[in-house]
Amino acid sequence: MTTPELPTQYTPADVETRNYDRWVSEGHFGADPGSSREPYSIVLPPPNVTGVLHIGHALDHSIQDALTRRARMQGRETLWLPGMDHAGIATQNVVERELAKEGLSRHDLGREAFVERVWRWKEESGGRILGQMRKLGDGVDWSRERFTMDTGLSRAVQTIFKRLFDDGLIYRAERIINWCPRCLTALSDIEVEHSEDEGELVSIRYSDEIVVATTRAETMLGDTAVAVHPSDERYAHLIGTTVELPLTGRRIPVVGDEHVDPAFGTGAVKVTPAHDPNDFEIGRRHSLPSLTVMDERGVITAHGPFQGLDRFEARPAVVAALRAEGMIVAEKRPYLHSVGHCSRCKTVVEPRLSLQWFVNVGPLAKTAGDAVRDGRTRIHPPELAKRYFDWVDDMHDWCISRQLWWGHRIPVWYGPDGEVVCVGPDEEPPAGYTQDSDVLDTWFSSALWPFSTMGWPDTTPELARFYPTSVLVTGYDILFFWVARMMMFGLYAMDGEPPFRVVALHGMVRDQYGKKMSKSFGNVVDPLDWIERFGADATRFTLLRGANPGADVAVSEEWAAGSRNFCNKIWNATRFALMNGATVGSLDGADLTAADRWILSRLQTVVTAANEAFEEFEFAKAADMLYHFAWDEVCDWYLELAKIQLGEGLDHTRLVLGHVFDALLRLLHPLVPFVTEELWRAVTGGESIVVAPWPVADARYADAAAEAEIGALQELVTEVRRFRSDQGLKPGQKVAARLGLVGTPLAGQETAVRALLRLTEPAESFNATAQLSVGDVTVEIDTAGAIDVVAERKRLEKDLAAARKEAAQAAAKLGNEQFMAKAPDDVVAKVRTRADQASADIARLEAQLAGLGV
RNA sequence: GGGCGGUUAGCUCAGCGGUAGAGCACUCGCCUUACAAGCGAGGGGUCACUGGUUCGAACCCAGUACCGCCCA
Repeated sequence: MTTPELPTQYTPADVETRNYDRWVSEGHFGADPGSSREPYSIVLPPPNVTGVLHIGHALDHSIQDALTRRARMQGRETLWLPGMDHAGIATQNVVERELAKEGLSRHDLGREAFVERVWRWKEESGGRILGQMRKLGDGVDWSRERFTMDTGLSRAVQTIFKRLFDDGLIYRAERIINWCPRCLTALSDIEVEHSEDEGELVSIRYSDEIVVATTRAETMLGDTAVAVHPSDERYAHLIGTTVELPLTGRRIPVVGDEHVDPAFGTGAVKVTPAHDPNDFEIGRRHSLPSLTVMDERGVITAHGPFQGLDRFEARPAVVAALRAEGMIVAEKRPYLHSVGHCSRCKTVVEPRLSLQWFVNVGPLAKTAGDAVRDGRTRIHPPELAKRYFDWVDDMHDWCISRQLWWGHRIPVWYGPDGEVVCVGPDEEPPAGYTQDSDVLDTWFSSALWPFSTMGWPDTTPELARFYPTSVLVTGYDILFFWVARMMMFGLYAMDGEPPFRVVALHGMVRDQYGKKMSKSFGNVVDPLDWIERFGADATRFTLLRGANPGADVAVSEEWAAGSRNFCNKIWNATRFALMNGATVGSLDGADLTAADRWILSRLQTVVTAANEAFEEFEFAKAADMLYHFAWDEVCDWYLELAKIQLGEGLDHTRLVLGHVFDALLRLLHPLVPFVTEELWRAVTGGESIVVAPWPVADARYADAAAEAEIGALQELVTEVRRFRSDQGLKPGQKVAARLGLVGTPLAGQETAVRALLRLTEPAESFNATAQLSVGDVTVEIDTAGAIDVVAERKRLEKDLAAARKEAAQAAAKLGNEQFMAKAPDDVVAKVRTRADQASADIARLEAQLAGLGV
């Protein structure tokens, strides 16, 4: 084998794109439903078509890539299916903004032309994230890329809508919904973000005896009652009477309602059924009229002086008018309270009474909860399952209609005489009927993702092979809504088969101080920036190394640099192995040294431990373990020992190097795919590590004796190095020493000890100026001059103090009758050993100190 | 208001009943022919607090304080 010319530094840019393109063109990521291999499948949580790759995606994708790469190496037929959702509101907003620059609104174009324009935008500018995924190294099956607005997926949407409709699980009703006065559409509960905002709390006198408090004073224009608790003694006598609503002159009734909290505020509440969900319920219970006083833009429509004012202008105006009439009892300002905002544009959401379509989630949510309760789907880590149950067991009906143009149009048609017909995918609406103008919530189609992407409603080989998917990987922050919805629809559509066997949750990516990343803080990390500066592997490794199940991941530039250093370390270590002729071949019959047997033993232990970590989604653990094995054991010790062996002409060392690096690179590949591919091909001459077999622990290599021997060697070397360092001996400086290795476990390691410690053979003039002992081994050193007595004394005294403390602790335990009686034998034996060791150390150190003189 | 989680080295986090760990940061010495994106050595912690269980607690239990997240 020719010695490859590898540069002394790993340059990610030189290998990433080249290898990725080859992986794709060689078809390594393609999944074959006809294969007889055991399947492993993941659907990518579809990013938004308007989105770009952020650090949270990078974490989510790195995990999925690690899982699928390992599964593929394990010989499983692996599908990782990519795609995007159409992001109704966000996409429509983007295109509307574009139109606005041309001085146009979507109404100028008309619905059909507008939708066409959105499609054009999607083709030209949408899905930037897909290109960015390639940079990260995502091993997805691009031939199966899907989009929620595709023909096939749209057919799935229409199919399930029809089924739900026919089953009575979809209905249309006039309800209070979350309304965005800017996007001009209904929102579901999960599209509303709550924050603690400063507002005002105004107490208004409605009569001599009744004062109500509100943060939305302008809604009083639409009040149709005052409610009190029926058993509230203060107000009981007023129930059934009426009061005059200030500013309007309207008389409204006082009603008794169980849901009023008598302890909150004055115990009396104003009731605005058309503008508040709780009031709506009160209104229903008491047959109150609903008075809408605002239009869809949040402008007051109620006749009178406030008509035409925006809700936020009307609020102070109403308060001022009330104050002028002496109706204001108290004003608290600022008043912190929870305010809902549109998750897309941050506009304050207005509860609004309107006619919308809903999914009756009751029965669906029940099955979604049961699937986790009975173990068909496992939530990992398990402590997060409670959150899932909390959500699923108390879910409100889901408002699915949106007053948008971009999306799946509701397949319901209305006849001239009020007929309502739901039209299935292959059906024609009756002539003369008109279609509902609303579209469906984007989540409605995303909820079908695990099976619509595989061809549902048709019976396809993909569904047969890859559904249910093996695992869903996503952040705990969307567990309760997106996951729950996929569970509901998957169970419904797929005869009780849940969409995933496991839901593996990760946390959110935070900065190095554990702070949430946000633009206003200026602490946002752009993964593409990191990929460019540190490499995709380093970016991924940084994220995975912090990824403990369900926990947030803190990252910083320093850590990314550390990961880059690690990649570089692997690069150079492999480069060294190659320069020394590392070869992959059979080790049978090789005359392995203790060092060889040690690293092979450690390797098989690490394979087992890494597998356990991967199985439990313990990416941080797997990454950390491999990092330390690679750096501390392979690089720091084995390579140094291998240098010595090679110097001695032990040619089999090349086979051990080949064996170890072949396995190590394969173990690391799911975490750092690019650098490992480049190096593995060089080491093995193989086609691609992507399809190389996953390492299997080989118990034949378990070798406790070798581990003990090399462990003792490490201990001795470290101790002597410490002495050298304390004595100010330069690392490269050769020093004469006499080794007492005979009869110790290190009897065969003299060459290694001398080489690692730069200890030369004692000459005739040898004059030991210091003596060290580690275990049974003694090392006499001639420092060629007076040793630094102060430094040596300090070193010995420190060790002595530690030994004395150790001895005292052990003695205390051994002198404790209760301990001796109740502690298990192995623990007692361990303490006894410690005590013996400590007293031996004390004796030795005291003698050495005495020998130092004063 | 309800629920969940956290509090371990300067920072971020492992450890979850038997001698306190890692990465980064820090100190000292080194261009020792794979790597200065490196090598060697080192310093640094009453494991939030108070009680309890136990021969033994960072770890189990109870309470307190503070922080974070979700829901209302």
